[in-house]
Amino acid sequence: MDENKANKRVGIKDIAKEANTSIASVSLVINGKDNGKVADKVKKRILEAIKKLNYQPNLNARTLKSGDSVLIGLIVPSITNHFYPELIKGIMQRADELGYYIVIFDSENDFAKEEAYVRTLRSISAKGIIIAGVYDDDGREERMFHELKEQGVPLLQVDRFNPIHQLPYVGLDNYQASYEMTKYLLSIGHERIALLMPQGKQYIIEERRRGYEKAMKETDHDIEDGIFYLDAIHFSNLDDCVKNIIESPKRFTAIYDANGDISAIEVIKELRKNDLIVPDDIGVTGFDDVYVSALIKPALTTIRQPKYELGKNAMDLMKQIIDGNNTENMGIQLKGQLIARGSVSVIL
Amino acid sequence: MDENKANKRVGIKDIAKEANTSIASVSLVINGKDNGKVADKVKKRILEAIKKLNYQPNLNARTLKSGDSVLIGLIVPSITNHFYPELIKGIMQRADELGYYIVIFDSENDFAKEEAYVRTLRSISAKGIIIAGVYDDDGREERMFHELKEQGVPLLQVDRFNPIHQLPYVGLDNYQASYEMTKYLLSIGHERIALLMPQGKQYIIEERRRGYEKAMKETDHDIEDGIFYLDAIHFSNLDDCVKNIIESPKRFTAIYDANGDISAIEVIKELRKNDLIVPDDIGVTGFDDVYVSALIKPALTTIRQPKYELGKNAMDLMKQIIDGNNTENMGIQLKGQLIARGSVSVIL
DNA sequence: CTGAAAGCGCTTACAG
DNA sequence: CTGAAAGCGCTTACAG
Repeated sequence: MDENKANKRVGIKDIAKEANTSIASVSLVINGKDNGKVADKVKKRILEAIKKLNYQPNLNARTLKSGDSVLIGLIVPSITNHFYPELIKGIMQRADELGYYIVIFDSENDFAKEEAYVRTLRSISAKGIIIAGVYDDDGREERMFHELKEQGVPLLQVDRFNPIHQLPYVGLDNYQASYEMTKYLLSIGHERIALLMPQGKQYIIEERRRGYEKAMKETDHDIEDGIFYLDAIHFSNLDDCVKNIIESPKRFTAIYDANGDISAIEVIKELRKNDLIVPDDIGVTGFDDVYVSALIKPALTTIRQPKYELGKNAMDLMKQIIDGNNTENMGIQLKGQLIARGSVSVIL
Repeated sequence: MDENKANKRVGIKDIAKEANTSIASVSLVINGKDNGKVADKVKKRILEAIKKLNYQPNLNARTLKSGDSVLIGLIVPSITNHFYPELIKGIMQRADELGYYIVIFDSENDFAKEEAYVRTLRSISAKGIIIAGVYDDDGREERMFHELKEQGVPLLQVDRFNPIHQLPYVGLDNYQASYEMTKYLLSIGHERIALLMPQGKQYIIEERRRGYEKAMKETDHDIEDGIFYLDAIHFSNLDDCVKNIIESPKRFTAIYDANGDISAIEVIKELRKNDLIVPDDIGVTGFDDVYVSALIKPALTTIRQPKYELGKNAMDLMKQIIDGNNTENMGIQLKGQLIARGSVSVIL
């Protein structure tokens, strides 16, 4: 079976022969590096030959020789997380415009996989790596990031960033968004607000906690025993969290799930199992604003993340890094938007 | 700025020097092609050197020389379509196990883009291409597919297939699934069922129509004027479609939206705008079973597509094609599963 | 302005 | 069993 063997592809050599010139001139023309270096007549012949023979450059050869690749690596923790496809689309579309293409990986929130994929990306000489990191407490990820930086690999954190890494990033202003959500809940009369957080020590999650605390404290509200920690990946302790919240002597009137909308929807389901009605008995708000959030009953009050914009900005910044512009300590934080819907009611 | 310049990477040459042997032996060991050709002692030294110097093979060089790439191209019509992320995950996970990685593209249902991406994939010598094609009426896509086949590029259709292309594919048994959906509706008392279809001439959609017609005809039900065509991408004429259905003298009791669940949800919204209650006044069923389908009220009755399995099977078949096994006319059709929920009620 | 030549890091016959 | 050498398709100084 040699059916899979590609017909001999036309190369720069064939173009040179067809156009009756040297391969050097052909290369120059292809790469637009002929500023008067190639005679117009010759250039025209080359262009015609390229069209005639339907020439496609061999990018492996180009990358091997010049070190320049058109491939950008993208590692996300879970492509089926409703948050990512739109962000990925933003990255892809901008990448396409800039002449780059995306090699995509799903780390499944597993650092070992993330690390292996980074290695793969180095093997294919990817021009840069964009990472939405795993939950990581023990500093291995940070060490890997810095190793990459030292090796001169353009690296960018997206969504899951931490400024402490001293690496460029694109993400949300989680502090501000969370502050606004909490202020909103307070403004419609909720005084005892439970904050549900993913377990682990992600910076962006800590920022959400800080925003909540700021809003609560500056209005003299008690936050003691108000924070609950959820297994954000498998929701394995979600029933316990909900139980602890509804049985708390604090008598919470609202749950702000900083873990995201899908998580908030699961919380609503669990509340129903406990015969509690949302929003009448207790309010629930989320984070992200995914497609389903507006469709469920009651529709979910949440923070909208500009997912597509996040992706677009990420690729733009990656381009800056690749071009060697000074991106030292450069971080972009986009604003979230409060979307008030029906999952939390107004208390007099 | 030469910060982006990678430190000189360690190559096969460095390993040879470190292990005090030739680069040929190193290459043999790396590729597992040393069957007693390399002395155990030497092999051990090579392995140690690889570990010590943290060697990563340059896959561009390997691909250039041997023609073997680890990259598989994947082109989907819309990554934000709720159907695809899980399918992509299936492909990615299986690819990873097989030592391949995915370069992903979103054609945005635009054939010109699809074609450009195929060209890019050829440029990077991708080992194979998996495509969920665009809606395409004029045969350009089919022509491109055959050109690729002639050129010996491993090619596979996923989800959006058409057996007429004589190309391997992995998709759903749409005929059977649609037949079952229609039979189900008939079995619970619906006699006048409107079929909502995407415009265009996709094979898989035609199959859904065939399944519907078979079920209707074999139970002597009228299908005249029962089919409505929707702009499946932008839903631009969805209001008209719904209007035509509810104002039809046929007095339909159910709408089977073969365009998918997201479309069916939009139909439900539109019915509500017309003060019609689902399922009491009219039933609605969908296709795909995405995450949101179970969450809305009423929960959507639909056909579950095994998305992850579709992806996994696709990558498995791609591997067969790459390996040069006989895949002539090989198509895999997985079964859909009827999921009865509350969006259509039982009629006596 | 053009052409011959080196070399990117590999793989793979081939000679010893 | 090992090593020297050609060559994959490019890019890029460099000589003319």
